[in-house]
Amino acid sequence: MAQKTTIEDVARIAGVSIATVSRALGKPDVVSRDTRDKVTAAIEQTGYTANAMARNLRRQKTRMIVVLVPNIGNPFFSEILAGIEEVATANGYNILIGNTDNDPVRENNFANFVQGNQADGLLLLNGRAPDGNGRAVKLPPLVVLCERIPDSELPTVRIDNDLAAQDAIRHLIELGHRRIAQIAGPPVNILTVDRSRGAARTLQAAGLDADVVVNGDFSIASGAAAMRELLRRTEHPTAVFCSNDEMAMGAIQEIKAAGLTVPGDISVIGFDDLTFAEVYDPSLTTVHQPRRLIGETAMGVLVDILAGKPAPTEPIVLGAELRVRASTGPAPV
Amino acid sequence: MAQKTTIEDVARIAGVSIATVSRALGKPDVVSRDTRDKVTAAIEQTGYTANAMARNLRRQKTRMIVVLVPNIGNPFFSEILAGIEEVATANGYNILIGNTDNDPVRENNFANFVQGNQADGLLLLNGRAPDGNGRAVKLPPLVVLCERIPDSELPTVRIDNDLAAQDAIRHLIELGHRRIAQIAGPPVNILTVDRSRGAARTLQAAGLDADVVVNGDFSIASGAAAMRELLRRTEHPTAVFCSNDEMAMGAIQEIKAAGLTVPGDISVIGFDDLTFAEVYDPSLTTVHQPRRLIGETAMGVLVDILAGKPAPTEPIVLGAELRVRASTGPAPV
DNA sequence: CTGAAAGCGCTTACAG
DNA sequence: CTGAAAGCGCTTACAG
Repeated sequence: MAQKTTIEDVARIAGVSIATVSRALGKPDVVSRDTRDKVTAAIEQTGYTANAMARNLRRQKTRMIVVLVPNIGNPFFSEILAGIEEVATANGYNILIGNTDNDPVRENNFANFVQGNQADGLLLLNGRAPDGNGRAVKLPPLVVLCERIPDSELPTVRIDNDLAAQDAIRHLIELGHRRIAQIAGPPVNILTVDRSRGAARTLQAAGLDADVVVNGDFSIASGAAAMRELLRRTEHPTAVFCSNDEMAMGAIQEIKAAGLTVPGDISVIGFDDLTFAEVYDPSLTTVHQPRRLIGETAMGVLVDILAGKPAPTEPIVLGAELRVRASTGPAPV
Repeated sequence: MAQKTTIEDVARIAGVSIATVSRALGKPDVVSRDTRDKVTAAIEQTGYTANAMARNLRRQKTRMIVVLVPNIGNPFFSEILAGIEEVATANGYNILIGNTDNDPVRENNFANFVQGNQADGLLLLNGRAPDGNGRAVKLPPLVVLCERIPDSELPTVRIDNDLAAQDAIRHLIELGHRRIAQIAGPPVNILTVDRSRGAARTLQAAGLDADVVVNGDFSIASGAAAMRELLRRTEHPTAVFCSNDEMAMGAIQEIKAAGLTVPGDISVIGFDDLTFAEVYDPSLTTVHQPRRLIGETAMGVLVDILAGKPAPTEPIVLGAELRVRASTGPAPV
């Protein structure tokens, strides 16, 4: 790679000091028209671009945001990321995406980016605040998305999972279902805990059995496996509430494989409203999460915090709504 | 935020020079055991993390890679990104994802990151090399993924789209289909050009009409619209080759809506093999792109280039294979 | 094995 | 309006 042009080169060619070049770039109105033209010409000639590292080191900030995602291969995150990215760019920030695989070590490595002044703030999609690998850490400016970190007061943007689950169950009850099962996520997952709690409460309020729960791991395959287990029971449920869309698709696959129909024999509800939920066959009744908006909002909050505004003390709860489509129908008689 | 700990603080507490602290961190074996312990203790006490910007400025590199993606909301990219990320991390690089929305201005902004020494290299998923907004640029170390940039010799990792399309069409012909249509992408898109060319050539070789092509924009909706148009013709095709999975799903949706069946009346082939292709109903026959491998390979090539090895002069072509599933079947009699 | 010093490429008070 | 100089926090020859 050819030697990079520095501010020094530009200054020499323009016949001015480096301070003047810097000013011509940063606050042009402070520089005389004549000088400015010389500098512009020199920049043009050399193709100079300021070294951002040097600038940042001097300015003590980076305009960079680290986004921690447990699994970037999961389509649930991509639209949230797009929302984050949009607001970030609009405010002159760039985003750095860190794939953590739920590995605390990797999470801390990325968080160190912020500690190491490589980034100004953190966006957490992984449901866990960095703990400094056991070493004490002062948390950098951050916002938590989607997840809820218990016993913390970190700024948070999310939906009300409990409430959304209640809506879903109510929909099934209104359709006449009495035997309603759940395919939930891993029991340690706070999202699933909230969703199951909301579902259970609504079932109990209606005098129905709330204990038919099989746990999966959010994957399509685990949804299928869970459904298989439910079908083994002599009196299988007539409706299933799944903690995400992938598991719902796996469940539907399995129901069809068993020679039953959706929603004729069994109704299925998902959660998230992925892009593919609507084109699935049957198109999936599911809880719509405003994913893009979640990303936009969270990034907006972080921008405010970085601008010195006080962080919101209450979680920002965005609306989620049940999208009724073709995978749910009246309970079979 | 409290004042950050610097190397100076650590040095003072440990009672050594900053040079020694730096060495204790970077090449511990050069430092005496005794001194090393003192430094370690001071670091422990202060929670010191080196300022990466200062280090990078000094070292003149960043260990950061910029990945340009046209649309991060598209699930096609997420698995490629996961592959990139994995190899990057394994080699001590971090990745910065830039969402370009196919906007050349944004592409150049991100590319400037590399010019501005904020990143060491570039990974291009957007099918276009930065042009410096008209200003001359010397391209940074980069690798092109999936796409093919005509008239350039940039290092490239991709599949053979032409060949893959041939396989797909051959599969349909073997099933007895004679009226085979294409739902292609935007005519300017090089991917679609290659795929259409391969398809057309195979059709012609079999003495079939290769001119039944409707263009979409890779979205589900455009696939549906294209299919609607094909169905309007009195003699609609018995098989459709789509340039990606989303359009294939849109097409299938439309076929079902018209009261026809897949593959009973019309067979449909997609391209890419997204995660959801397999659970779609009918599960989609499609061309499998080894997306994770593409990401891993490209990042590997970039690591080599950054390590000073010569860039590959020939494109690296990875195998794509037709996954025959339930959306294709014998031509109706 | 260790320290003093130069220098990475900028920005920004401070003088003039 | 402009320049000389300090300094951001490191790393790394160079001496000792």
